[in-house]
Amino acid sequence: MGKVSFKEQMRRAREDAIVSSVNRLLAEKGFDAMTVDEVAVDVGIAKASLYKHFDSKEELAAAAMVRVLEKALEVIARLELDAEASPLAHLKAVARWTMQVQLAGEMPSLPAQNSTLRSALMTHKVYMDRLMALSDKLGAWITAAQKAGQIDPKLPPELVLYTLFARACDPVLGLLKVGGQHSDEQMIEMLLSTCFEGLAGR
Amino acid sequence: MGKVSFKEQMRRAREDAIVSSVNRLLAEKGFDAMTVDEVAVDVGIAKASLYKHFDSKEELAAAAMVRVLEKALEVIARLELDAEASPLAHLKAVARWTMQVQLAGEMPSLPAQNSTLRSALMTHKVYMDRLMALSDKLGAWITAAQKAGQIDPKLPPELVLYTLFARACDPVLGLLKVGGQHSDEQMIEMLLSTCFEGLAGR
DNA sequence: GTCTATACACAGATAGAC
DNA sequence: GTCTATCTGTGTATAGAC
Repeated sequence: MGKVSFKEQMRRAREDAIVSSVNRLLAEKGFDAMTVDEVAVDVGIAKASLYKHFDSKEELAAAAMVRVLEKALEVIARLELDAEASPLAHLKAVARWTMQVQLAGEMPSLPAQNSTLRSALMTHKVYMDRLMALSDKLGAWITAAQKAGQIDPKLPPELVLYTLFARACDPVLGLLKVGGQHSDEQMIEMLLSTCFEGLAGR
Repeated sequence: MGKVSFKEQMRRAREDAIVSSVNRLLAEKGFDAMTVDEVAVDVGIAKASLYKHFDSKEELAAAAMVRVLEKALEVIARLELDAEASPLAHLKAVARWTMQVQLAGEMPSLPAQNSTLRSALMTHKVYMDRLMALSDKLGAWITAAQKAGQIDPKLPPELVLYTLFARACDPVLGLLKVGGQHSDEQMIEMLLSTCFEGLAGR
């Protein structure tokens, strides 16, 4: 705790800039298509310098994923302060936030298919820790919402959790955006509707 | 249409075997992670022989995508014979089929993010033709279902179309499967429910 | 058209000077 | 820690014999 040296502050700022670049490139092209050279150029430092901060490309990606998860946990922490809102309202607010991040081009897509990244993340302590924390928070809201009948009680809670994660990197938003027919807010409201109320509506 | 020579039959069988391997590998690892060497080994021929059939890795992937689209069109053609069923029932049947293909490990994931494959597909005449045909068929059912109030009329038809395409490669199914808690049929029914009736149920 | 062998490019990672 | 220069592996694609 307490103070950090000036050098340490500089190091953190540099690493933050790196993670920001990685985050954006990851959102734009995905892990496989992203190259470490690109990251270096984007950050404005030499590739070798990158490797002084992060041991591998997988570590770079993991750092970006961890940052997104921590931002999500911050969003949740803020929502928890509002004891008035229902669990369902909380879940919708989180989903809305993930879509905003996606529209901003800052949502690194999850490694759905088997890849070197996936196995690297599964053994990444910090990443798994944040992922579990996030799952616990959301899981509590999900079961509460099911008890209140706001979420279909017949659905397994994991299914609801997975669905929310999947909507955070749903390609539908990107497809709608290139169409250019709707405002960001309209698109988000429509996707929230299809996610929670379904295509059939009510 | 006349006979085809024996040689031509052999060529088609060989190409079909290639496309099958590509299709499975594409579903398993995605375009970037799949290597042409793997395909060659899987088919059991030399890599150079592959290139006698297909000019590039992108062409390989396109052939697999085209075949999936054509299978989907066949499914639709069969459904069209049943004039009794509602447009919504037809749409659900197509969605159910895509999920079955996915569970069988035979659904090549769409190139959501910008990649060399995406631009290659956009200029691939046959692929685009089949994609348009499929979109037209589904689009007709979608607007009919909206007119009948079976699909929310407030949703733009493209949104419904994109959502159905996206559910065909939704990672949720894969996540549920590794959980191993449910049968294939149960998982499909649950996903259909969340897709059409939403997480909130009714 | 199938094979073996190879060209070519590029990406991840490192060496070593400053 | 930052840089330039380089190593090394690997993946796409091709040459050329059969």
